[in-house]
Amino acid sequence: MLENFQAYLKEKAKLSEAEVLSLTATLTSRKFRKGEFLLHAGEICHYTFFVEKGLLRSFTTDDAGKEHVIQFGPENWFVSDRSSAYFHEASDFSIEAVEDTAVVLLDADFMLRASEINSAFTQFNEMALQNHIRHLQKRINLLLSATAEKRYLDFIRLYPDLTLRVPQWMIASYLGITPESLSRVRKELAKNHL
Amino acid sequence: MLENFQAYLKEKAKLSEAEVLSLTATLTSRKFRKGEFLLHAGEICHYTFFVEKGLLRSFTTDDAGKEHVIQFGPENWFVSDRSSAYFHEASDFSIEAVEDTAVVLLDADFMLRASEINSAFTQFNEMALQNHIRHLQKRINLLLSATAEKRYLDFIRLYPDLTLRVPQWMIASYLGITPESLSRVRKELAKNHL
DNA sequence: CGCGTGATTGAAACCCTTCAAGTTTAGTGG
DNA sequence: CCACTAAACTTGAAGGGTTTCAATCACGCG
Repeated sequence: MLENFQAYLKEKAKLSEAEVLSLTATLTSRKFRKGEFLLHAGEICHYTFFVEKGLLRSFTTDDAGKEHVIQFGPENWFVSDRSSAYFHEASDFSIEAVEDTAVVLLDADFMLRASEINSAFTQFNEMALQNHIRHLQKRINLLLSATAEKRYLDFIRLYPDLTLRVPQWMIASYLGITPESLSRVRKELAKNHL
Repeated sequence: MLENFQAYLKEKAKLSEAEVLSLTATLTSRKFRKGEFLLHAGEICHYTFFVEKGLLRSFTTDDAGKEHVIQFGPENWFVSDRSSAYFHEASDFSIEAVEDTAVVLLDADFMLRASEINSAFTQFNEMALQNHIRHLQKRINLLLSATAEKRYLDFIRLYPDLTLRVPQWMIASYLGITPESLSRVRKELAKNHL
């Protein structure tokens, strides 16, 4: 249940076979059924979840009880509330399995050991953070400037596979619109060409 | 013209007086007049700007020519297009001086030297990235869930000083609404209590 | 098969934008 | 220091996009 993660470490973090094996020897993996929660808002997030198989989503719940999807995490993605894990604060997010999902649990200790074993891992970690920032920045820009239709088109361009695996109301929630609006946007798009 | 930055390094990155002096010996600082650009969208961002005095803003310009403020940078803040600087890509942002501003120019070499001199700086840098992520995440959440009024109240709570130094239309741009809308929001707030 | 969840559709309401005009403020040169 | 101008802010009316609420349809799963 670690195959993807081990392959990921070798390829992206440039670790050797031996380094990967020693690092991941003590890691635990877990399975969650569709609909199960990996983290509830208000708890402290102790882990970063690496998705071996399946699909996660993280989301917030506002005062009115409405959910807002922050991130989808398909295979080979990390899902976590970074702020909660790093600063040991109560999490704003909840994390839920959208499909039956197998994850690898990475704790703070893992990050430490990884950095000690190979300094390339520190570089890798910084790059991951920089990438995350770039991604969030792009999303803010979209939310500030684009209509619902543009945001949707951007979504299906970026995550074509997710468009099929994720219920439409979750995509609407990610885009910051209602399911009804997304339905109408799709109707318009279908009418006009594709 | 480095006083604030040197004090910042000592306090936040936990560097010694000697480390600070040797690190900052070769740094250059520059002054920009109100309205001057430090970076134009499309260029590669070679520097992180530390604001010694004054006020910067970074913003994008959309297809319709509309500006969207990404960040304000008052004294003791860093302003940069992190993605452009880190990945050597063309910047999506422009950076402009909102007031007459004095900045310290930090390049990639500075970061390297800082990490070599004191490993605490690497920790500091990671914390800065994590903080940035937390901040962006909060903003996305606001954009997804809050009305214009809530977003404005959040802004004046977070940046009470900026509310006075920044023209209203820039705040509107930061909030993702038109200047007219912000004017009406303020009118409503004034009518109802404060 | 039936129930529940997700998707669609319609009508009304709402929030925000757009456009246009008017007012205030701030900066500049005489 | 005043006069002039440009920029910023306000206000109104009309319009657009999205939400809300409600009803209906489609479908998968127990």
